[in-house]
Amino acid sequence: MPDVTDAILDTFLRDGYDGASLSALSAATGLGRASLYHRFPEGKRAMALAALDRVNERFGVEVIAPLHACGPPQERIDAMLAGLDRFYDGGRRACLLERLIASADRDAFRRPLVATLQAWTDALGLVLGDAERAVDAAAAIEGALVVAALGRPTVFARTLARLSSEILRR
Amino acid sequence: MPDVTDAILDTFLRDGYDGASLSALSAATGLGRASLYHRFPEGKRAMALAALDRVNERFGVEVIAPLHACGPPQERIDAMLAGLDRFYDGGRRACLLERLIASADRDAFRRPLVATLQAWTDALGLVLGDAERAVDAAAAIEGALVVAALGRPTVFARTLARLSSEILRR
DNA sequence: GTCTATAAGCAGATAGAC
DNA sequence: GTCTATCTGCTTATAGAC
Repeated sequence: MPDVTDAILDTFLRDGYDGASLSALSAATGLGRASLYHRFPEGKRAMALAALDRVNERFGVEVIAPLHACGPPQERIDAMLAGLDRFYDGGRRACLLERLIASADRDAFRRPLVATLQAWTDALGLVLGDAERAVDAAAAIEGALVVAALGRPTVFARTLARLSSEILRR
Repeated sequence: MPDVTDAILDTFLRDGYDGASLSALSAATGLGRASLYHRFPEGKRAMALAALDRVNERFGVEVIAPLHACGPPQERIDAMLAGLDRFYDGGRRACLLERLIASADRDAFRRPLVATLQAWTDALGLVLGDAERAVDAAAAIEGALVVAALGRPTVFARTLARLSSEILRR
């Protein structure tokens, strides 16, 4: 039995925020709609924020923590890239940030989404000694996910490989 | 009075496919919901496909045509990048491909979306002599749009500049 | 804590007057 | 070709039994 928040997250990733109905969330979690409201009295928006919390936890462990580890920069970068490959399942898994920032309710999510992105780019910028290059790397990953979904799955692995060989080069 | 299809396109860009209600499309176009169905008897999906046709026209003129022009590769690339800057309004405008591929109805849109991406990467790949690099460049643009929407507007101009200086380098 | 039942409203879509 | 009015079904959300 998969965790309720994970099932909610998967549903938002698949259908988007506006496209994910309470019925779909209910089916994915195995809980009745009313039970979902028992767990998330603030409704659908709170479910999305809980999914984002879950993303933050996992992303922190898989992607950000390796950046704070010991070892030379190239090693930490490669550990981050390996974490990204796992986190996004080789480019087959969508990004919740994209799904929520593209929703009609984006204003309700903007602050936490910006904070999530910033946590990543701050940690990466520290390793690179360059904040802009960290933002650019995040953009490269996000774009690879979009284009992978548009029928070009190999772009994701290629992007990881290119970041590994070029992100520390001046 | 802006064109009806342009108003529909803007609404899908702002709210996403699932987030754009017929009421919102009606308000944006100034037409009643029934009038929208007179123009698009196949309903909301047909409105999105008409918006995509409009994107294809404009993108063809602004971005793809410069790639087929005469002149050295660097000149053609820079003309394409200038077209992208106009087309996406310096990164402030969203991409319809992202909005439609992220919808719960993505399967209905997949073919035309893949075709739109391919038209671009084919033309760019011809100039570069490398299909994969063309796909990677498209990913860079898409990612810059996502991250720009996440509160980092300068990433778009930086991405255009980087593509200009590096896309032809081996 | 999950359920059935239901509320109130909006969704996409249609009929038919003008 | 646009309108008012309407249909059906699904939406988010709630009440209250168990």
